[in-house]
Amino acid sequence: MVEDIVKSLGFLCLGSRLRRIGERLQADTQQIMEELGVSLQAAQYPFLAALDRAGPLTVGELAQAVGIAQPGATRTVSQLLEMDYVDIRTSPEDQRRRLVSLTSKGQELVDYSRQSVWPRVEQAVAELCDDFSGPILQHLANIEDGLAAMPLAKRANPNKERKS
Amino acid sequence: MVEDIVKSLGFLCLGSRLRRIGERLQADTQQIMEELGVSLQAAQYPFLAALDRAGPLTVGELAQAVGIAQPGATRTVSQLLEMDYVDIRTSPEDQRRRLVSLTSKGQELVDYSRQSVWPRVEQAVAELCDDFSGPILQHLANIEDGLAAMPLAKRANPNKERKS
DNA sequence: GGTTTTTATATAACATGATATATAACGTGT
DNA sequence: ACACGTTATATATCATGTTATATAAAAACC
Repeated sequence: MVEDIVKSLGFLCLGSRLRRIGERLQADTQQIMEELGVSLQAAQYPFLAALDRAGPLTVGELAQAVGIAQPGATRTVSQLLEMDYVDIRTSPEDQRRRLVSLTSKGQELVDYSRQSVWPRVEQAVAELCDDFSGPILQHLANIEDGLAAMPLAKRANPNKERKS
Repeated sequence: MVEDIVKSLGFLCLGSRLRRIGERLQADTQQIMEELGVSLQAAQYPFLAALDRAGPLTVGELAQAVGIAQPGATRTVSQLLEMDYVDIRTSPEDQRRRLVSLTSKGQELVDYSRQSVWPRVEQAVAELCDDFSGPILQHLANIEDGLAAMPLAKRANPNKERKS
């Protein structure tokens, strides 16, 4: 058996590690979804949830809402459009904006998911995390807030005041 | 300003969230590396570290060591070979195995990195994480151990004993 | 009011993970 | 010893993120 170097290196490889854990969680979530008959990628769920919660949103607002870059949102929206879960119309006041909203099929999927899928996933993840004491979500929030306040590159820089 | 739905959904979107945090960390690490003149992708570092620590390794052992699937290891090894950081030779006892080892250029990069790059990255990440009390690494270890012991799909399943 | 800058979205190319499958070498069982 | 199963690696394709850049609409500025 070979040593897990990413684990051994600890903080040095935290990025790789979070990423691989996240991929694992998404893949497992995907499996739960398939077992419950939802034909959707796990990464597309947050888009539907955001639309359900916040009404019609533009592509850019969706990108913000799910926390990814705009081109990723454009792509996912196209896929959801293709699958007929969302509807797109150009904003009348500003023809650059494209307003994305749930179709009735999309709303049905959300309703079903909220009832049958999400509680199960949430419970499973919570069970996975809750065994141990400290609140991991607080940790992650702190990490994200910390990154927003000062990127690693700045933290790594000896003279922290002025940077490129 | 739009609500961060992934953050709001908490455990439900933990996968997406870890992934995006990991990507952010990797990107920031990449920037630190560039500032220090290292022409390497952040994700390739664990491979060099593993080789440095555990001597020549096969492709499969490397995949295990860095915690990814074998095709990913094959690709990264090819890239490192291209950049002349590693050397590959077929194992004499078993011609299926390909033994990967650091070249002198690779070893130099590791030595330089251990001295100048890794401590900085590690310190930056540790500073990012250490402000708050609980040990996040323990959390992540628990998450990974927990996933290994029982995948989410099983945890989500009402009758947990027997599953597909 | 026409030119320039900004903003919103789309597209292209890449990074890095995954799975599924092909191929070739090894080992085994009759 | 040969057929067959196993194992190690490679290849193909996909998922999902990124950055850089193109395009078109809106806003701002003489």
